[in-house]
Amino acid sequence: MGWPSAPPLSPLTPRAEQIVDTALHLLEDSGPEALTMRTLAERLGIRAPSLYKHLPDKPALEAALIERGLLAMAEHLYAALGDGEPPETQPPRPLREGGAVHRLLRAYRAQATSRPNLYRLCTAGELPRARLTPGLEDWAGAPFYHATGDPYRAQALWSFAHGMVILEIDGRFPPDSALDITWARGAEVFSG
Amino acid sequence: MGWPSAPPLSPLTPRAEQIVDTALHLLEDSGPEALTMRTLAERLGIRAPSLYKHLPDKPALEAALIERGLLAMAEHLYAALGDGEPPETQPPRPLREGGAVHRLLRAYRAQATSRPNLYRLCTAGELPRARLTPGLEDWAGAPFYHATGDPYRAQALWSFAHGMVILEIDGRFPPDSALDITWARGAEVFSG
DNA sequence: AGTGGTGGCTAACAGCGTTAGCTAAGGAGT
DNA sequence: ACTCCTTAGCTAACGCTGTTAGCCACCACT
Repeated sequence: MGWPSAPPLSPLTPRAEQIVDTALHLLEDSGPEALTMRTLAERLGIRAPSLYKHLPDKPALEAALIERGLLAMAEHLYAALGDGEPPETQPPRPLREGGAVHRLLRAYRAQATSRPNLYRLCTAGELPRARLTPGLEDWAGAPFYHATGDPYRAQALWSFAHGMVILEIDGRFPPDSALDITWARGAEVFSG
Repeated sequence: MGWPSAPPLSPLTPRAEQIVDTALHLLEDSGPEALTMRTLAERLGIRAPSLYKHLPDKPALEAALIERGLLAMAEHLYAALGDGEPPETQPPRPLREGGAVHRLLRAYRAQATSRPNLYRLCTAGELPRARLTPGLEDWAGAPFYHATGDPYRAQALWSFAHGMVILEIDGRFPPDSALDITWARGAEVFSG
């Protein structure tokens, strides 16, 4: 019963975990340009080189942040699809699952905009796959498949959702845009 | 007759134009991390500080690149919609203009993937609106409105297209994805 | 009583964007 | 022809970034 559970994240030492946590707050509070080894260390009360006793380099720190971002997003999406809902019991699913698409999109938007800097970090540029927990990426993408029942529609829906979110976060839409309506149009279109 | 013409880009001195041109090639050939004031200067046979005689700073250089990217993309999109086609003669347009959506998406994808680094630069992060030619952004976005006839569908379609392109460029889809099919699904969905 | 690992530290390096200040070349004006 | 100003290059340097080397104090274990 229920959705597949997340693959366990690559384990970190308690101190490393604490560093990643602080980095998470630093990123969300002060933006990506503030996520600097020196200011991160300062917020921890130590000097920058000491960070390298716990993490190999900055990309490793970012990978850890990305893992946490993907995990949080996916958990949010699975919850939105319904907590105890069966994943594979309806084989190809007869489409027309309008409600699921709406709920999925609402959850995606809410989670992304609640931590925009983390979302941007998770999705900007090439994914450091080699540094990520195997299976995490697939597991985090699966809700889109469960909501559409078709891999192509799932990818298309994900693209729409990501495009909307990143353009909204980056302020690329005209300032007076009624984005709620645009989201609703997209949901309708993909529910048909 | 025909589409509205592009607003004229902010004029640059011939030498600045040459620098921007070189930067364009450097970016596309060697990626964004190679677009450095020092290596750009080196490719021009001068030293980095000399660049500041022609451009105020690096964001100004990037803004000039973005202007060129937006211009090229928009011209490509207008061409795909049909060269002499009237823009405003069909008022709200009765939807169901399937062919236009397909052509628009094909052109968008082709242009973006033909210069992926420029596309990324044009769309990553917040747009430096203050540095851009006024009207350019609206003009470049109008083809989506012309293809859908509705501002909300236009924004949704743009989001889908941008999401697809940026995820494709960044290699975020599983490596064996049949993206042609996903694009086609999206086009169908937005043509209905 | 050592002894090794852990987790701090300072000093330093290379590369980044950028500024200050100097200088050689070229054109304009008297 | 001589001066003068602008143009467009230069070197040196600053503050920032990530990162490495090497040193030292502490703490657990034998």
